[in-house]
Amino acid sequence: MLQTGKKKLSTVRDVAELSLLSPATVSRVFDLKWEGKIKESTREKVIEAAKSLGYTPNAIARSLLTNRTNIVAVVVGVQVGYFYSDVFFKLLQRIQNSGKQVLVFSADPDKSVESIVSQVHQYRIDAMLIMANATSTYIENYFVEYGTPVILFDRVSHADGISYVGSDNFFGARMAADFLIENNLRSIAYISGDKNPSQALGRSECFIKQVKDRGGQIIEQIDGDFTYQCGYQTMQQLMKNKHLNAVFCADDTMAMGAMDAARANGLCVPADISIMGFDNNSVAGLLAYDLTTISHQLDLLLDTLIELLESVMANPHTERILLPMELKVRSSVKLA
Amino acid sequence: MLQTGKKKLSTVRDVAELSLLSPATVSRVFDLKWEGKIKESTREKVIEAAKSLGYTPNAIARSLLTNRTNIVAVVVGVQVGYFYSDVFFKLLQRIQNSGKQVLVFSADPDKSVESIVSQVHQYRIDAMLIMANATSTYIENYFVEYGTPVILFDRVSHADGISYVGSDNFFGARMAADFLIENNLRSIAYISGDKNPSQALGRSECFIKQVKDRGGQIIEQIDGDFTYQCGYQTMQQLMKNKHLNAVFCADDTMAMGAMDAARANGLCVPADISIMGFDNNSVAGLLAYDLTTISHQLDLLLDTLIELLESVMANPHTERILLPMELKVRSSVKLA
DNA sequence: CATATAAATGATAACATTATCATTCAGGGG
DNA sequence: CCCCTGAATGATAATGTTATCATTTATATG
Repeated sequence: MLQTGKKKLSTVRDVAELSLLSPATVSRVFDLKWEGKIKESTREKVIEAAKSLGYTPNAIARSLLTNRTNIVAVVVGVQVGYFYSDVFFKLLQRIQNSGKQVLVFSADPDKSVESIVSQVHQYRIDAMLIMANATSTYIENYFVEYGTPVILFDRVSHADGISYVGSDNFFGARMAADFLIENNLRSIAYISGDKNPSQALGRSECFIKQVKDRGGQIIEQIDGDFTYQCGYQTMQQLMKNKHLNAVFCADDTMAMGAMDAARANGLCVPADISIMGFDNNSVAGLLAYDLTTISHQLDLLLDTLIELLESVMANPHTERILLPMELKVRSSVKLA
Repeated sequence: MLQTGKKKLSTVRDVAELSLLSPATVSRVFDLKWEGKIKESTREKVIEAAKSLGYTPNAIARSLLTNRTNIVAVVVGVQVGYFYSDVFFKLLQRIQNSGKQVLVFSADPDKSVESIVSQVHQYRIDAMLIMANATSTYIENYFVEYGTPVILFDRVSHADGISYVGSDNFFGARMAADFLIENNLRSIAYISGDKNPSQALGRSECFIKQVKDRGGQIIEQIDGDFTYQCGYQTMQQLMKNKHLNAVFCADDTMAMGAMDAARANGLCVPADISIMGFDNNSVAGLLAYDLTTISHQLDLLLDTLIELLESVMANPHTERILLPMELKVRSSVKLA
């Protein structure tokens, strides 16, 4: 709105008047539900009148009556990394292709969760998609109370009414362990991620257990925070240990930092040390890193997410989906 | 909305009834304009009643009457690169901190521009921010007609009513040329970007002219498309030319591709060949690339953009702002 | 051709809020 | 005590659309 310009916005009434039809009929012409149920001749009259008046339906007014805004809220974290950024923009396109709009919210940690909830709720969105790292369960439960579908991306929750789609991190972590061990890399350091996300926790335990089960050794385990700097600095410490064969990082970005630190200290990857990441973000695939990693099946993930979104919006229910991950072998791990 | 859950959404009426006040008063309590003009005792009554009913104002209904949605539309391109992705998420936070919401639209090229305009317009947004690469002037002019402020990010338009904020690409391009020449790199190849964006065109000409003016030589000029693959492949061709000192790319992503191609063919950067980028995206700064580049003053750019947004929303007018860029010296160019 | 049935259109009210104007109320000066 | 002023609150209408029900028009049936 903020309509200070020349043209006055016209309404159904104006179109009705010009086309000598009723507002109701005009409204129906712009309503998908009535597709085909309107005489072609009247349809044309309306369309023509609308065109000449520059009429566009007012979604705001429509929402007030239908109780549907056609808006999906997407909540992202403060620090959106390479992987999530990719996901976000791809998702955006798909959601839009399914005829819905996306209202984005940043889960700024210095804003209270309540204030975000309240902001989101004011717009009476139709569904909520959470891809933020640090989300309290408060935000989720709030929406469940009102029956607004909530879907988590790449994190799990067993709360009633919360659906999620994500990759099977446990499976992925085990796959990483297996791959290292099978290539005779038995002295391993592990840089974990932030402990907040509901998934990452198990990721660590799974990896460590699997390494031990298969006769490997976790020489060191460091708590990281999913940043490049963290990977870099941690690696500088780790390199003092001469027995180290491989470093597994809880995400690619830390792995990139680790790799750069190793190289900066004259080590050769993978000849001197193997480095493995997690996610398969868009940078990991570039030749300068060429990182061996555990990859999400991104397209499948997105397809599934969109399908779930449609389905919970049409008929509220909860669904919990974990998809398998894939080993992406590149050159950062020395093969046996 | 999509309100299928337990709680019934309560309205001003419900709150009014419970607090024994009128709907008008309740409304005013939630309206910033009336701050302080309400007796503290009544304010408390309303707040308490609202809390106990779980009332949240309905922004939809409010917008219908006030003609303000408090929503800013942000249009992004189909392929959002590293730089724009950064910009987007940082912008998102700032817009939100100023109390507005962000509705995102993807300028999908297989959708007609009209269809995007129509979608955006249905929501009667308060302002529009365009950061898409391929935008016809249609979309801009449409909004100008209705008086909805339009701001372009990092592209220019001299159409009336269109404001913009961006970096001075001409200045940046000249700076790049100067830097190369001053370091005795006189045989230069140039990989340009997509010709669509209103800025990039002049960027090329400026760079080429400056190189020539200062006694350098453009050995080859190739039309690129801002992708890593393009940079990579183009570089493979360019390397056949043994006289080449340096390659300047119209953005960092192509430069990264070029660098990887050079290294893949055994060349050493910068000893054998210098490579320079444009933008200073977040990947360019990572050690594996450590790309010398022409950098936007990102924070200043964003601050300016937000300020402009506020100002055109408060009082519609057009402003055109170009900020200087900065040379970011890293290790991908051989110093004299 | 009358009547039943279906298809298309119209009239009215409702959605949740706020702009506008009207009213009430308290307190102060005469 | 009256009148005035200004602050606080209330009543009513309006925003642009669609749900609902009513009506008209067209189509088919006997």
